[in-house]
Amino acid sequence: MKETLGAASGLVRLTFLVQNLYAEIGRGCDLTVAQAQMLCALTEDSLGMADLSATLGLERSSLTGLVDRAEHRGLVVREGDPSDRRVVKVTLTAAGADAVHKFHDQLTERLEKLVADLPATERERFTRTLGRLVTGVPAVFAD
Amino acid sequence: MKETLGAASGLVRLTFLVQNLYAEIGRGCDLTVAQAQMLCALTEDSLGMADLSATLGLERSSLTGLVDRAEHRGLVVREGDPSDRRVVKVTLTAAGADAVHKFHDQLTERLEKLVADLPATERERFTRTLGRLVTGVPAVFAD
DNA sequence: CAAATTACTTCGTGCCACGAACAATCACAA
DNA sequence: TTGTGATTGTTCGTGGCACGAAGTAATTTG
Repeated sequence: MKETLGAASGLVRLTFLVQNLYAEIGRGCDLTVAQAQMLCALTEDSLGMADLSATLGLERSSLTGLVDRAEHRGLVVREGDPSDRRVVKVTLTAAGADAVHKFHDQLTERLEKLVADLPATERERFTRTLGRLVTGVPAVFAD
Repeated sequence: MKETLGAASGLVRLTFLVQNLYAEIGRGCDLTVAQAQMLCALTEDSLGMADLSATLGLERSSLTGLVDRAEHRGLVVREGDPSDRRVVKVTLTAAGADAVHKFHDQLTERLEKLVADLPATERERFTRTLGRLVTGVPAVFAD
């Protein structure tokens, strides 16, 4: 019968799968999901709290605690911005960069492995479509 | 330029996108993400706590509270299983079935809309590959 | 029948996210 | 220059989520 799953169902299940992988690898790196997400968003550049909260889709008040805990663990530091003394820039520490690098590598490997079984053409098509679907999604994870 | 995103990055961003949609629609139905997930898992059949925790990938101790709160909101009821008096079966109430139905429909609509812009062939291929990737993922969302 | 197993709960801990209310700073107009 | 209004970040209170360790009850196994 080879019942074909609908697109919605497939998307939700894929999300479920990736989310669990994300959490599992995070645990291995001693990072919560929220922390890993935040660190990933900071790999490119330091960001102010407002930009960071917009990127992550969180309220600013939620972010304060998240950064507090990450700072307390030495993953991140807060720095004042001389050009605008209201803003607090959040920057990865060496330890934070290290942790997120490890996390990123492991997650990438597992995800590549997930699609590795697909025939080359199918995989390429899939990846291309994927890219098309996520245009506009903030850079919560870079290559 | 048309920089092509890697598969891993695409998967993470797609997950991020779907997760946010999930949360947004959940909020509209007055459901948290965890609650919506649980109710979806129960649409097919009642499940015992152990089965449910396995399906959702949660510790049983986590599930107790989740069911507590859902039961308190009248979305779900606990029933004893006469054939094994240890097990507690969790079943949707009418209100719970209603809520999850609404949630499911809205989410499905939004997700279908997400892929609706793709050319027919590409969409079909994508959906098929999706189905291939999620074989073995528990039925956290059905068609 | 005793021991091991299974199903579920309780308890304590920590994390996460929200909204409302607040202080500091900045931008701009009168 | 001095308001006035917007923006930035924080605090506080509330509720929800998830875990592991420890405990109880029922079932299975030897």
